[in-house]
Amino acid sequence: MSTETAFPPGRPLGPDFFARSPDRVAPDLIGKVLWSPGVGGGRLTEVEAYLPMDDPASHAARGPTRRNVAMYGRPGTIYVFLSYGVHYLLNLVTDREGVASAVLIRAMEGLEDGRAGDGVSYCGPGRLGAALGIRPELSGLPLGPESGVYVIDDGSRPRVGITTRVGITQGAALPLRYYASDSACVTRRSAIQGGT
DNA sequence: TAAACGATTAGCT
DNA sequence: GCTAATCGTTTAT
Repeated sequence: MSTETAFPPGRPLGPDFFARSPDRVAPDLIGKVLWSPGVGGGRLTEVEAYLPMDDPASHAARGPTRRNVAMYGRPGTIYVFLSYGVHYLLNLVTDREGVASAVLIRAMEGLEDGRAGDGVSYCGPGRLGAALGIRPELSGLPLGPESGVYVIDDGSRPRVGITTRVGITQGAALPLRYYASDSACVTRRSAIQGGT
């Protein structure tokens, strides 16, 4: 991961961008630059939406708990949780405050033009979290200076594909995973064509 | 208080 | 393709 500290070109996304339903926000996140000062970043290639209603896979499906409280926060809030006791996964909270929804950030492609990152891709939510130094203390903080995590729109508009989510048992049939069609940095590519 | 369970990944067959 | 690693959260006694 690069130690580049220069802010990448483009417009940092704030609460306005995230103040929509997660299935609307998620496809728009593909191609955006996820970046942290002094750490690096990359272009998002795969995300998943977790809905506020009728989504049994959401951590908030059974109401607020100690863990998922950040999902009820303002749009643009960070939600981090420990997966399998091993990996810290990064989510971005969407929709209005009080409505529990989020987008799981699953993969990013390192930039190769020196603007951010080092050209190395991080495919898979656990790897991505480790690469960005995602910690549980970030949960509940907003994107921006407080968390040191930024999402930047640099005008890139990649073609976006839609398929089913990964690693869940309930709500597994819902098409809520969004990915960059032309990227190799997408997990479980085999699940996309056949569908099983 | 106890037990079960993951929004995963690496390593081995 | 299959499984161990690993630990905080959740759910059940």
